[in-house]
Amino acid sequence: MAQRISQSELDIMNVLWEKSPMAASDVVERLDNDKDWSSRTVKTLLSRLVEKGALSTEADGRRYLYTPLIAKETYASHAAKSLSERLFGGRAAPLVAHLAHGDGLSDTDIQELEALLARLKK
Amino acid sequence: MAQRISQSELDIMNVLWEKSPMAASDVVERLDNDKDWSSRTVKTLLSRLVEKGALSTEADGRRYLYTPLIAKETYASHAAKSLSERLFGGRAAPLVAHLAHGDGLSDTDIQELEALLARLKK
DNA sequence: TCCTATCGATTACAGACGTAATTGATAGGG
DNA sequence: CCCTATCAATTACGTCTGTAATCGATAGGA
Repeated sequence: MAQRISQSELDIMNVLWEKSPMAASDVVERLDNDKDWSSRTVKTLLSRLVEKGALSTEADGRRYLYTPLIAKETYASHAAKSLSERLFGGRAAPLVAHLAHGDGLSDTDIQELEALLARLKK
Repeated sequence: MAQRISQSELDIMNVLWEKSPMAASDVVERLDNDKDWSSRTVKTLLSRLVEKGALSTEADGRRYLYTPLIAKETYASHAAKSLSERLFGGRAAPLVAHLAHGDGLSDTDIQELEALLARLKK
């Protein structure tokens, strides 16, 4: 059941969360600007994610197309919750406070958060 | 400059963030309820944290007393920001939304957040 | 004074992670 | 029809992490 996804693996997941299914070569190309990885490295990370059950494969000729099996939302919820648990006993407010520190929150963010809170109160 | 702190190491930091300085044996004792670690393991983690520059030591007879060199606030800010960057391009609102999902936010949290936002708006 | 419990230091070791290279199969161009 | 570029599979290898055990020094009790 979806073992831990490492930092580098997460970069791969982000590409596929944006658009999927994708072939390995497309993922490589997509990352070319941001990451200085050889295509071998990307392939390795893809394989590991498949092993971990985070991606599914579908044959397309002699290559594979990759699709996330874990939704970004699911992953984000776990990650956010786990962080707030390990640091603040599960309370969210301190975490947000720390995001705010260091200009983590733009005016837009603040407005979005207010809207979110308003919705949650109902 | 404060390298990366691992999950287990963070458990140690949390103990010392709560109270410091502390001797290794006190940390062991403090963790005894939560963690099933041998005292060796705790000692190893303490040493690694010292190597990493996350803890300082002060001799006390033939043992050491450990004190965090990194404030919990600093660490939390980095961790929260890094998570939101890796997942949402640095925007905080989606992260909070995901905390909310799955009962991550209590009523108290919501109130605290509202207060926080009110302060930020000024 | 001697033994033992304990301290820090050193060493261990398997699995995860970052970052690939090598190998064997094969599709597509010439 | 053969060569080359490309694919997936396998292997590599150093570092980090989790989880300790061993070693040498020593303080404190018998």
